[in-house]
Amino acid sequence: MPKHYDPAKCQTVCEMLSRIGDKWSVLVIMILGDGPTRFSDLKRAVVGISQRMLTLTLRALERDGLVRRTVYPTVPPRVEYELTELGQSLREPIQAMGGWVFRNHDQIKDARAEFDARHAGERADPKVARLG
Amino acid sequence: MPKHYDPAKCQTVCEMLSRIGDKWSVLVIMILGDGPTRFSDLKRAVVGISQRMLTLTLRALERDGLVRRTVYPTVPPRVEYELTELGQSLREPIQAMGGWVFRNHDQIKDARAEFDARHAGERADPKVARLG
DNA sequence: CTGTATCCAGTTCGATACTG
DNA sequence: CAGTATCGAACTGGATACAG
Repeated sequence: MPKHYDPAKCQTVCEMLSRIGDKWSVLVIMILGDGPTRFSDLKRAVVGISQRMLTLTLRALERDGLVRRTVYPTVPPRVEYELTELGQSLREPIQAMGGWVFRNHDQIKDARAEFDARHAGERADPKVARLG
Repeated sequence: MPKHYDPAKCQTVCEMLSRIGDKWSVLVIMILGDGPTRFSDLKRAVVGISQRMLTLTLRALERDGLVRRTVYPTVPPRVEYELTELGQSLREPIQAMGGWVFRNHDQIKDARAEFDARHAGERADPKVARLG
């Protein structure tokens, strides 16, 4: 039986998917695809993100070599973030995944609805159900 | 300034990346790419997974319409899992991402090493550091 | 402006025991 | 064989306060 996958490689892909599959990384990468952006502009663009999470997200991307951080020693301080070439190249597979998601989003939603319908009721919360 | 991204769409992609970016989904999908597989065979193939996590992973994939679950009413019970067409089609963008990861894995590792080296020491644990 | 530090709630996941 | 139930540790992310 031929194997079309390599477990170790899949684990590596999993790790990367988890890394950029966190709550904000993809959005930040796509925003930075438009060009260098200041911290405060990113904060405004990524609606709903906390200062802490933006910092953590950018640090993680920087650590992976996807984002370059440039500090201009002015006062007040000015820090710009931009995609490295590596970061730019990551946009391709991200958009491949994005294309798939949008081509199939309806089908996924339908599948979920049907699954939930089929399993409704048979797993009611025991703390609430069967009161009478 | 032209925007090359749509925040709402990025969020949707994020969600899907998180979904399949969990600890086991990609590996399970790739294994199922070889054909229908029984629960116990999956358990053996996915080295290190717990019974609980295999069940949860398969349920989530089934709910998204990526995996079909077939129960043969024999004794002892026999349950087979296989990719749906939707699940098969997901292998493409996954492999696109996988290709990117392997083309750039060395570069990522180097970036991390360099980042960690540059930031080493300057964040030593205050509870331990500077004892003398 | 650009962060860091602290605290806390919610989620994820592994270990283990039990069931039809 | 193919699950489900329960528990606890570790991780994630938000709110808030503080700092260079």
